[in-house]
Amino acid sequence: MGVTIHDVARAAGVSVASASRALSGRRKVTPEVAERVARAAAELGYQVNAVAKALRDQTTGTIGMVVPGIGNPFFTTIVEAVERELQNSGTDLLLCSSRYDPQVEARRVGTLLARRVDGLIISPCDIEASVPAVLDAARRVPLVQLDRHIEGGAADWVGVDDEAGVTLAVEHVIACGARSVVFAGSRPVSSSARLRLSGFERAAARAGVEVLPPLLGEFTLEWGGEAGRRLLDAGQLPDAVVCGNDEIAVGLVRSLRLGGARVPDDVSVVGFDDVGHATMCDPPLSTVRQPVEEMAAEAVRLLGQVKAADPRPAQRIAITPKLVVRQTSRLPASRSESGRDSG
Amino acid sequence: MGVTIHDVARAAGVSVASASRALSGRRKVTPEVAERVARAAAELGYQVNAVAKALRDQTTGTIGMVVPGIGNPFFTTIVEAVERELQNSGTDLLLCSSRYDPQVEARRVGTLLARRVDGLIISPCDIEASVPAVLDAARRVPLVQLDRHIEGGAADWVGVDDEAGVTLAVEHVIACGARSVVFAGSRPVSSSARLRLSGFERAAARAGVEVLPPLLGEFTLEWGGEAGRRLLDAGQLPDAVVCGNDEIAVGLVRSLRLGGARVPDDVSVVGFDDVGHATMCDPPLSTVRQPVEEMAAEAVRLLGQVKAADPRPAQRIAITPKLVVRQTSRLPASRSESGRDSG
DNA sequence: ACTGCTCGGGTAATCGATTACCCGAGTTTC
DNA sequence: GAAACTCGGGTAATCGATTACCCGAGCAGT
Repeated sequence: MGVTIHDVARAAGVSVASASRALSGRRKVTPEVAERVARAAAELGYQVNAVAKALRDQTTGTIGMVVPGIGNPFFTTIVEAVERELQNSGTDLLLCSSRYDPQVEARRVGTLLARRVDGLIISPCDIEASVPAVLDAARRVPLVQLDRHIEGGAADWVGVDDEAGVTLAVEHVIACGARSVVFAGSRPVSSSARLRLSGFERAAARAGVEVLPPLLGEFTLEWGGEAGRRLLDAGQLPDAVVCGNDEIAVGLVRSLRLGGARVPDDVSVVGFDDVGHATMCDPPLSTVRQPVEEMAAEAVRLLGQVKAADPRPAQRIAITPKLVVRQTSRLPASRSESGRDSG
Repeated sequence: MGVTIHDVARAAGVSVASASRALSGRRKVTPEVAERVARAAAELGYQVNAVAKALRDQTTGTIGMVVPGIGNPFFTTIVEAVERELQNSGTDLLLCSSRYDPQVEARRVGTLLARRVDGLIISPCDIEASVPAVLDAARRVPLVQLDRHIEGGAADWVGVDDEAGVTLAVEHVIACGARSVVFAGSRPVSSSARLRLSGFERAAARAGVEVLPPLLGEFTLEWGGEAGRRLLDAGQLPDAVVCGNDEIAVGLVRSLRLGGARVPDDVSVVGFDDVGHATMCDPPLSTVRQPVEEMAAEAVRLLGQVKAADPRPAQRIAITPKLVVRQTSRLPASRSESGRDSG
C-alpha cells in the first residue's frame, strides 16, 4: 500500500505536477515526460488514491442508495438497474440496507452523508418515521426517492402510480367475473403499502363489488401463506384476491392450493411488481408490472438535475404500470366456459 | 454541505485542535470548552467529513465486498450476514456485484482499492479468470474469499466443504433407494460448481450406482427448468437428481411436475444452499444447508487477522454443511411403502 | 526561588492529488 | 529588436481532520 504520485514523479524524474498532468491528460506534457511517467506508474503499480482525490475535488464520484432490504427481489432488481444505469457515467454505488428499520435507515443515511456521496437514492422504509432523515439529507445533498416515498411530497420522487396499478388489477378481476374481492397486502407503514390499499378500496368501491376486510401483514412469502390460510379458515373464499406484491401473491397461491382451492378456477390472484419469480411460479402469476429499468433511468436522470436544498418545488414522477395477465386469473370467456358458480 | 471543524471552532471561540478534541473526546478539555463546542456543532449541523478523516487516518472504516450477483438469494443472504457481522465493529460495507463477469469484477476490485477500503471480501466469479484480480488485490489489502475461491489456494478462504456437501446429498438419495442418479449444476467456471460436480462424481462412483451424464448450465431457476425438461425428453428419468444449488432444484422440480413426473415418488431431488425459498417451494426442498451466519462471522474474523501481502500461508476454512431432509426426497421406509418399481 | 511536573490550549504539519500561479525559453508581430 | 504570447514545467496552496509539538500557567517539592 501507499505508492503515491510523489513516488511516481521521483521515479520518472519530474515534478508531481507533471506526473499528475501526464496521468490525467488534463494539460499537455511532452511525449517524453508522458512516456517516463507512464512507465514509472506501471512499474510501481501506482493507483490514484480516491480518498485524496475526493478531498481535493470535493466530489467522490459516488452515489449512495438505501433500500429497505436486499432480500426482497423487487429491491435487488431495482438496485441492479440503478447500478447499470450509473455505470455509464462512471459513478459508483454505495448500497445500504435499512432492514425496514427507520433507525438503521437514519444511521445509514448519516454515514453516507459523512462519506460525502454526490447524491442519494432512497426508498424510505416508513412513510412517517423516515421523514426527518430524508428531509435532512435532502438539505445536504441531491436526493431522489425511488419507489417508496415519505408523506408530504417535500422531496423528489420517481416511482410507479400505485393507485393506478391496483385499479388495473381490480378492474381486471372484475372483468374476469369476480363479485367479491379482498386485498392481501402489507400494513400501511410505507407509501406503497398505503397507496395500494387505498387504491384497492377506491377501485373496489367504485365497481360496487363485495369487499372483504383486507389482510394486512408484511411484503413476504410468509405473510402471503398466512393470508391464504386465513382466507381458507374463514370458510368462504372471495372470487379474487389482489395482492400488495408478488411475494405475497406467490405465498398465497401456494397456501390456497395446499388447502385444496384451485387457482384460478376457484379464486383469481393478482400480484404486484412482476420481478423475479412471478413467471416461474406455479401457475405463472398475473401481476402489475413495474417498469424497473425505466424507473431507475428516470431516477438517475432526475438526480443529475436536483440540487441540495433545492428551492424549486419537488418533482414527483409517477410512471403508469401495466397489467400482465398470466394464469392466476382468467378472462371472462374461458372463465365462464369453466363453469363457475360463484356469480 | 460544507460546515467544517474550522467553522465550529470559530463559532465556539476555540482553536480547531480544541474543537476536534472536544468532539472526539480523545484528549481532555475543560467542561466549558466541551459545552461550547458541542453547542456550536449542534447549531451548525456539523458532521465530520469522512473523506478528510480517512485521508488523515489512512483508514476508511470500510470494507469492500464483491459478489457475482445480488439477484441470487444465496449471495444476498450472505451479504446481509456479513453486513450484520460488520456493524458490531462500526465498519461499513461497500457492496459490488460483478455480474458474473471477471472483467467487471476486476474493475470493481480496482475502484474499491482506489477508495482504500480497509479489507476485501470477495466471492470470485471465475475460478481461473478471477485469479489475477484476486491475487493483485490480496497484495495490497487484507482479503478473504468467501464461498467461491480461485484455484491454487494462494489466498485465504472461508466457505463450505462443497465435496462433503454433495457427498451427503448423494448418500442420502442412495439411502432412499436410488439406483440411478444425475447431477444438475452449473458449468464448472466457479470453484463451487467444479467441486460440487467432482464431489458428486466421486460419491456416486464410490456408491456404484448408475450415473447419467451431468446437466451443466447456470445457477438459475431457468436452467433448472431446462434441465428438468431435458430429463423428461430423454424418456427415462433417473431415481434422483442432485442439484448444484436450490434455484436449479426449484426450477427442476417445477418442470418435472409440469411434465407429469411426481416428486419425490418418481424422482428425488435435493438442492444445495438452503437459503431463501427452499422451505417455501412446493414441495419443500430437501437440501444441503450452508451455515451462512457462521461463514460470515468466520470471514470477518479472518479478515481481521490477515494482512496485505501476508507471508504466512493462506488459511482455508471449510465448514462442513448439514443435510436438511424435507419433502423432495424420501427415506427408505416410506419410499418402499409407496410401491416404487424402478429398482 | 527554582526545577520539574501536569494540564489545557494553540499552531502548524500531515495525509495525497490537483491546480493556480509563476517562470523561463522559444516564437511571433510590428 | 522589443513587446506579447505560447508552451511546458515547477512550487506551493488547497481540501478537512487529526495530532505532534510547543507554550504558559499553576503547583509541588526541596
